[in-house]
Amino acid sequence: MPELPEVETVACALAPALTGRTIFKVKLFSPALRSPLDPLKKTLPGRKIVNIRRRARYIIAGLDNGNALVIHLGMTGVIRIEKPEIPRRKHEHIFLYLDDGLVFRFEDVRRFGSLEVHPVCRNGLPEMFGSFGPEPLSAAFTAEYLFGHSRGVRSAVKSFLMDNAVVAGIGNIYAAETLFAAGIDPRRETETLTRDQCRKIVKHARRILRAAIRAGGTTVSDFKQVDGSEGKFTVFLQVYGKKGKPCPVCGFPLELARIGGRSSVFCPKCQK
DNA sequence: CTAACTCCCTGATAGC
DNA sequence: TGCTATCAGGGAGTTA
Repeated sequence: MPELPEVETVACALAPALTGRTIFKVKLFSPALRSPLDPLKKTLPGRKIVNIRRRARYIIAGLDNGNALVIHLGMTGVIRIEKPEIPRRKHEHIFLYLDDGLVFRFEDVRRFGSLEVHPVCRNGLPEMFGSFGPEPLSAAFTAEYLFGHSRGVRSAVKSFLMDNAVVAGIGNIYAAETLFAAGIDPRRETETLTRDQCRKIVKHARRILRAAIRAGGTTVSDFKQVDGSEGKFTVFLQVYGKKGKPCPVCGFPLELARIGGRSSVFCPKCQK
């Protein structure tokens, strides 16, 4: 499933393929994903894509009229830039025809993805991103920031790290991996974190996210890069999806807990 | 205000 | 073999 490194990988691949392109036709094969697709038939034709950015797990294609196409890959979203002659795959929901003869094609088996057009603010981003916390790889994501926001929060630290309003774009995989590396139990009450533990979380989150971006993301079942290849970070995962396997540090069997409705694998010996 | 829950969707897998 | 139940999960929405 795509998280920050996967979305970053896709956005970087899309930038050269889409920047400067004009969308001249929109073809729908489904009425809606998470939200209706029909409005795109009115808002996209004739628009030129001026830039491609990423914020949290969203891809933002800036348009030449002060709007932006905001794309979320959901759980199973795959974007391809291909020739129109290639037959439509079963779960391809929308084609955007480009002025260079290629087609932006969006496939999404579970339909948790979304494509919406929104006006942008002065910072070039739609208003919805105003409530988001800092990017984890930005200078604003510091131990002091995390510690400050953790005071008075009684929910589990894993849910805290996965909250876009706290820090943008960390999902289930990287929250689990970060907390394992930091030696912190994912069920731990957020307000009990020390400054030093916040420092460890920030350090390891940044290290792991950077490594995952270098590897082209993590492929767990569905994720594909724009060129169709799989992410190579999968082999570096320490705990995600490894319930019952020995802890890579101490050998004790990894355990599974459900936190905020999400499965969370951790080592009960190494994470306190 | 926070926190906990529910729902959306389909395919893979387990169990009978 | 074929059925049903369960699980995966981001984010929006609802409830307490």
